[in-house]
Amino acid sequence: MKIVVVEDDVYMREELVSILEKEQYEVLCVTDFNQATRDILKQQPDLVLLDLNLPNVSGFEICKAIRQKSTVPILVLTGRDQLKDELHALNLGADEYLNKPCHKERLLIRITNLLRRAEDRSHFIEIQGLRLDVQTYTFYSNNVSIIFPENQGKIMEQLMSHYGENVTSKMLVETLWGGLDYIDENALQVNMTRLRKTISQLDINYKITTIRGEGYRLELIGEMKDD
Amino acid sequence: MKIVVVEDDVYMREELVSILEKEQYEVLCVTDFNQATRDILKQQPDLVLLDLNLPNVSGFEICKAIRQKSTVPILVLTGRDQLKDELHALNLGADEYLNKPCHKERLLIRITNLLRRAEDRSHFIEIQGLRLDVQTYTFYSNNVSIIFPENQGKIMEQLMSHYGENVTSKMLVETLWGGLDYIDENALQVNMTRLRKTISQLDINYKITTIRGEGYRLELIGEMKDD
DNA sequence: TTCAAACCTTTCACAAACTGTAAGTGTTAT
DNA sequence: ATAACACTTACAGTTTGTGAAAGGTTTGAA
Repeated sequence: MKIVVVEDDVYMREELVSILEKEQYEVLCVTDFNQATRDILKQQPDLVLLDLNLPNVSGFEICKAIRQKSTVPILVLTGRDQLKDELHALNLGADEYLNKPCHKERLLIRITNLLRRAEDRSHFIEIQGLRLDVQTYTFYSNNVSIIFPENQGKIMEQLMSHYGENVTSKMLVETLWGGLDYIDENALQVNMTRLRKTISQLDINYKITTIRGEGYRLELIGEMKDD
Repeated sequence: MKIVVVEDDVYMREELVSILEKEQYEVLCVTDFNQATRDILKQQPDLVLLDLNLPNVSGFEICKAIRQKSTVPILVLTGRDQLKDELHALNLGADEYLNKPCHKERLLIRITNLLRRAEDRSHFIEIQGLRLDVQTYTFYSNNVSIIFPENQGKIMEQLMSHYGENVTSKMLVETLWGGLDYIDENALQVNMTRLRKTISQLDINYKITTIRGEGYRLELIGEMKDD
């Protein structure tokens, strides 16, 4: 399991690394706090250990930015013991908030719990309000679950995992029929129609938009495309 | 949302009730601590707020007993600020551990988080290591998910939700074919064979045992029946 | 306005999966 | 041994997902 540590104090950081490595975690530290969010996400960690008091940048901002892009568990470990900081962090998507100094065991059991909880979600790809099991193409939203047929599920998987971007028809054809003999792009259109119909019966806020000559994208209803 | 409060100190209890009711929660208090576990579960609460220091009985025992029977979120709120108590409670299945005195907001946000997290699991019925979505009959175990055909899913639902007890053939026939015209009990046997085959391909620790003349039960492999 | 390219929708027939029936085989308790 | 109960397998009917085909609609440039 890979943990990214974001902490400016060298002494504290080394101690954390030592504690975590003793528990067999793979530990990486981020020290360029200006690009912290990017660097953290690039590592694809299983958990983020985040200090709030960083030079120049706000830990809150990092927390918020990570949560917008990922569902990785965030454990905030900080010297600030103000209640309002704690509430703020939790509201921004932190999963756990601990004050320094913190007993080793207390930290470790929280980490264990967060990781276990995250494992329960490892089947899924999630975007706000939507959740898709990519093994079975079971789809969860609004306390309702349905099963997508394989093709619709594969399309949805692409659209969700590239949320915010365009997904080209070429990419989709490749994903659905791989190296198979040539299949008419009409087949994709048929499946797209079917998927749209399935989605429209679900009470959700997203729709599939066509980008003429390009492909498709998943969008929040009401949202405008911007590239 | 229904919250059960387990707290012996009258003053504290009333304050908790007041805080929670102000947030529109439905609050129930358990005051007979000897039967606490039974009473709590009977209420089918959405969350349990548990003190550890109770007269006669151990809060730890209650925590453990609840967790064995249910996945309801347990928030331990206690005056004991010993690290080992905290670790113990969390290991017994508590989801959150807060020390008294505790700010109102701190408590409320933790409750909110626990409830939100629990809602994610509301599709499912769970027993140790197994999880079944009863809407789609998608089944999760060992980081693998598969979809049960409807009949197999319904049988599994009964077996899991009555884990530890026998499920009669009559009950199963009723569940699968309801008030329909008479259907041969052989149909159930066929589906049972199919379910057993499905399960055996899944690397799990459970098997379906026949209780001759009675019905079926789900058992841990290696476990002996005892009634 | 016109027109062609791009995209969408509906229908059809084939294939795969799920189902109950039936018939035959095991198993258990007396 | 035997009768009641439980299990298994094969089979055919039904349902569901699929791509092909054909025709309709939208888009955007001339």
